[in-house]
Amino acid sequence: MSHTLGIRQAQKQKTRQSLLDAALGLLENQSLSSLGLREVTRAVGVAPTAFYRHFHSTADLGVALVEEALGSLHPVLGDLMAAVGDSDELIERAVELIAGHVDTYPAHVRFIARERHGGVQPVREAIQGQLARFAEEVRGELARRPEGEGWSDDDRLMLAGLYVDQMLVTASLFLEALDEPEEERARVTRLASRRMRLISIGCRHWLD
Amino acid sequence: MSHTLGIRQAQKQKTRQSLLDAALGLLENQSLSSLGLREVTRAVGVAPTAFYRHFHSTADLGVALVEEALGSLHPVLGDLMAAVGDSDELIERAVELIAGHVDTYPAHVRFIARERHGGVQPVREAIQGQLARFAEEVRGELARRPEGEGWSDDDRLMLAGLYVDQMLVTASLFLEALDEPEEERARVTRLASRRMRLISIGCRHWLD
DNA sequence: TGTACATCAGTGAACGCGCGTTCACTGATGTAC
DNA sequence: TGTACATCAGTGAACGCGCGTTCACTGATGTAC
Repeated sequence: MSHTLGIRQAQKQKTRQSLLDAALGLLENQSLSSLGLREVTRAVGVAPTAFYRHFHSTADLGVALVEEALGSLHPVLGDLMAAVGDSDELIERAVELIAGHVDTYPAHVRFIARERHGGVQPVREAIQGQLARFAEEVRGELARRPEGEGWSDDDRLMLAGLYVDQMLVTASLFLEALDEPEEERARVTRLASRRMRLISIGCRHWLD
Repeated sequence: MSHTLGIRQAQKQKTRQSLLDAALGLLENQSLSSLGLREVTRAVGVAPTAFYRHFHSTADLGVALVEEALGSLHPVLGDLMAAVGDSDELIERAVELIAGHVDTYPAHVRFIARERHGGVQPVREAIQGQLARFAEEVRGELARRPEGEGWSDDDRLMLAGLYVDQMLVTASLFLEALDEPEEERARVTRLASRRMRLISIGCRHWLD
């Protein structure tokens, strides 16, 4: 028995991934609630019925896209927060990380921003669940840092949620600036950094 | 010549408003990009073709809904910021105002949250435009307040944007808690207040 | 290694249905005299 | 005030089209012996 998939399984995975990729592409100009199953299979070049071998519905596919878009970010976020000490440096790094992520995965970011409050309940719930996990992880990191000394766990979660929301807002800003000239993107970078800095100043004086 | 509309104009307005109301109701469980013209007219009880007497398309109707949802909020926001002096009191009032607004107009708030990053470009742009106006107005109020003394206009706009985004996040939180018990809603109120307070603490020390 | 059977990812025809849009229309309202 | 004509919000039939889902199928891959 080998650890590699059989030919059949491998081909199935490939088709499934093609469906996910095609859907993500089609979602650039519409919401998931208007995405048609036939649209997706047409883009891939398979029969409409093939869709059912992989997903119950487009909502089901959407949940898989949430996992693809956010699942791999947990270690990235952990590394970021664990890495450096100085908070201004952390902010600069975080903003750069977000800008780079939006450049590399614009369609994934757009999907999350769009469907976070979108019309498809299971997808909304999957996103909220992942964001809650991010907030928990940030809270854990905050507990490990000197700045968090003396904070209640509840206040740490409040701050973690604020940071997570701010990261999404920042990602959105970069998304809107994707096709703009470098000058505009630099403006967004400075804006996002100042917003984060203002929040971190608030932290420093929270216990005053 | 009278200032009242003729019978024909009045009836037309009434039908138009019915279309807007019906659309808003249908948008509770879907996004604008999947809203059908026939769906809306069926809900109102008019022929599908009647739709065209009022809107070019559902996207056009969406832009009208943006105006309905956000247009009337400008004076409310101005009154709020002009009214009181103490910043903790202002925060409490703002959170209460948002909670009340979400209670009274849940469908409007959901629509804005959903379509802000939704799949229909003209609607997205209309929302961004209104939010930019809000941010400008908040900046103007900030310039008139003692706390804003010594701030650059650019920093004031940064803070104004942060506040506007935070108001939307807060509205979203209340929306998710709409059907929850009072206890949960109170938790959201406290959470939102602490977030705002943290930001306002950041403001106080921004120029340190 | 070879054979016989089982599995199952993807096919293609068919279905009933609701969609957006067109068009010529109706009849109440508005206007000119 | 009354009449004759214009306007135009809403109608209803018709169209072609793409949708989601069903079903029996095919043929390559997998498995048991």
